[in-house]
Amino acid sequence: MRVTAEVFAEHGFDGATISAISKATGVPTSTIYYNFDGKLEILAFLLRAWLNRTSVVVQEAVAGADSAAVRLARLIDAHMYSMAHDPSTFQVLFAEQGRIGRLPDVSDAVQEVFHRPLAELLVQGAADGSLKDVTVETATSVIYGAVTFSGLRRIVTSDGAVPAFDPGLVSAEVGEIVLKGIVPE
Amino acid sequence: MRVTAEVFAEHGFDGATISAISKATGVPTSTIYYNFDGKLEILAFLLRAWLNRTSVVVQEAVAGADSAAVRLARLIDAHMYSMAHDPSTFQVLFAEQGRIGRLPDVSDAVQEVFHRPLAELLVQGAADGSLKDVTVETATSVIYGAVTFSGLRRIVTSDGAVPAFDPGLVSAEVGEIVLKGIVPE
Amino acid sequence: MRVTAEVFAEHGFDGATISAISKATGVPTSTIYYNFDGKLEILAFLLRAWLNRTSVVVQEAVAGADSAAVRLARLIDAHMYSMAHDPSTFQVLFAEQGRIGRLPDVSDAVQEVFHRPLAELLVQGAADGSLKDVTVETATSVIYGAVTFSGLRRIVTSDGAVPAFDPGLVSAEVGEIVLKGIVPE
Amino acid sequence: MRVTAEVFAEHGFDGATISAISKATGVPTSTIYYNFDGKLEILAFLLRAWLNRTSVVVQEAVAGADSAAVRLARLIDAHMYSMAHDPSTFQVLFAEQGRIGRLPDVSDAVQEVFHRPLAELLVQGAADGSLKDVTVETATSVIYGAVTFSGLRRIVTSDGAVPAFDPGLVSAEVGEIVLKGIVPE
DNA sequence: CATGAATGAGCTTTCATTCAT
DNA sequence: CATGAATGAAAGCTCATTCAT
Repeated sequence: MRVTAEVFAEHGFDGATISAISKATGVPTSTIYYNFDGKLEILAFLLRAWLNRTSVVVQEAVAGADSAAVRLARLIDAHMYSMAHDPSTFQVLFAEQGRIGRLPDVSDAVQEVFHRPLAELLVQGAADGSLKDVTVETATSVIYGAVTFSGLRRIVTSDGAVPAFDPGLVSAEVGEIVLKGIVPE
Repeated sequence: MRVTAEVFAEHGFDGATISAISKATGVPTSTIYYNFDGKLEILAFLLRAWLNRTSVVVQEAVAGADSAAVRLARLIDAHMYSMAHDPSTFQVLFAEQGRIGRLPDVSDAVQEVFHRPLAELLVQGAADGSLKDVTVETATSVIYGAVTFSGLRRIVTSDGAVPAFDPGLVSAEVGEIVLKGIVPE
Repeated sequence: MRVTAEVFAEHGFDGATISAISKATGVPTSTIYYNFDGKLEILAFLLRAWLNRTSVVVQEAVAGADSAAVRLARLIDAHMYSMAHDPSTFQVLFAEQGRIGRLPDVSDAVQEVFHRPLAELLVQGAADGSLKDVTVETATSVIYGAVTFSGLRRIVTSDGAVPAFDPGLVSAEVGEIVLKGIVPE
Repeated sequence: MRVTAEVFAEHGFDGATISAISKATGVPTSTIYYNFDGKLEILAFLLRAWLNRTSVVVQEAVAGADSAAVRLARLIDAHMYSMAHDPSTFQVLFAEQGRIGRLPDVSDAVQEVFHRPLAELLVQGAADGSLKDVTVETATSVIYGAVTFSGLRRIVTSDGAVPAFDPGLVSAEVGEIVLKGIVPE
């Protein structure tokens, strides 16, 4: 149901009418309602699936015996990769943050997938000396924001085009800045 | 018309009905339509006003003879201050990026207010040696994303509470990370 | 809004679609919704108006210094007259008893208009000797049922025909039976 | 299929969805449609069965060599007993009179079971002198209305409660009033 | 200049009914 | 013989917008 994600991404949750989804997918609205308990559940289903897939990738990235700094770079790469892989769904996840607050399980999954691994890495980095001892909350926002935004801009810009963008390249640049800053030593 | 911004921020553009705005402001819907050419124009008016105000603050921040790095720190502070000062409008600006694309003047103003000053500073920093010679597009996204997200999270978290958050404190932390990174030298 | 009552009477509450009412009255559905807070409120409005009108007639009938038996005959006549005068609304009142239970003010008005005057008359009749000392609850049901049914059958039978039926004639016959029974003395 | 009658009684014909019946009975909707030719046929089946059962009871009541007055008292008792015995189905029969008009066989059966025996008894009573020579049509309505209403009120009031009400007691009271009136001799 | 009243268009959702298996 | 899956049709309701006053 990738095209459903696209409809949501293009029009937003409210703007995405069921009949638009119906037209885009070829599935009658009544069949949609036969399978989902309302519009919100369609959104929830989409996001849950994406979060499950992403969770796996992220967990692989942060695992291992490497220093926290190295694993942080891998995490950034995993984020970027997930965004690039299914841009529409990520856009929706991002745009509908308000509504997601009212879907406890999705909300929890977002914490689990994005914020907790980042926070843990920051704590571990302070312990193993590979990262500075920064305010975790701020640093989490900074990194998540930096990655998300860099990716999002590429996604929106490359509006449906096939190659979209190379997540590896972008994440390398983002990682470089986040880890080492932009002031020369 | 701050309460209008709040209605838009709370419900999103589609979710914010004219009659909700009417109820919140006490102005009858027909009077709203007497003053604005449709719902989209209300949004545009709101954003234009905010962007005008913000434009001034930003221009002051990037002016002066200091090094690009110093002025970048000031720019970050100015962004954060603007967000904190009128959180609802910023939320709307942020959430309705898609729709704003179809309002050329607002879209241009966003470029002018946020992205151009940032990009210029990066170029100047590479020239005066106070900043590394990074890919401008990526760095712009990274910085804008880092600042925006850090602020946004505080705004959403402090949901209407009086003190909201101290923009100076947060922007200092964000600036530190963005400029110097989180890996110890 | 007599034609609205007719639509309700003919199709029942559920069967009477808003668009049928719209078509029958020439008022667009959105205008109906501008004036009423939903389908149930339309019904409630109709019934309230009818009950108000009927209340006056009934109160006149039971007033006066005559014996309870005489006033009971007048009450029966008043009931019958009210039914004949606006048959559609009475049919609706009758058919939608279940739903009316959930409209407390209408429900109370029905008690007030129909059942209380009857019960009072029965008690007074036992006191002044003009009526037997029967179980009030049963007698109330019997009389109300007898009158209602006799009228309703005529209404339904004379389905829209102009003369409908002569309420005075029918109520006289009904009164005769209820008061004196059908067994010869 | 008593629970089906309950669903119809509780929600009315339109309000009773097939899926509600399905849920209440445990029979899948498609199986219901395999056995019945549509929703109306389910109703018809229910009512036919009830009318068949009631027909027997009524015929026993009016048979015999007793005077018409005595047999009328027995008929009233039989009506009341039938109502009390399967209150839900009677409620449906009563509430859906309009729709039943469009089911000729059910409509005829109602005439046969309720109105014809009553009318015959009234004629016979006039002949054997045990009943007054009243207008048959009115008297039929009065008696049917009195019995039905007295029973219905108890049914609705005793909303699912186990003992419901004692039909013999109520029918005795109703019979007393109908036969001898409420004015003392 | 301001607004109460009105409405066309369209949305989410439900439901009786069908049909391949 | 029975049913899970599917759907066409339509219902109640909302909302941006207009306009006579």
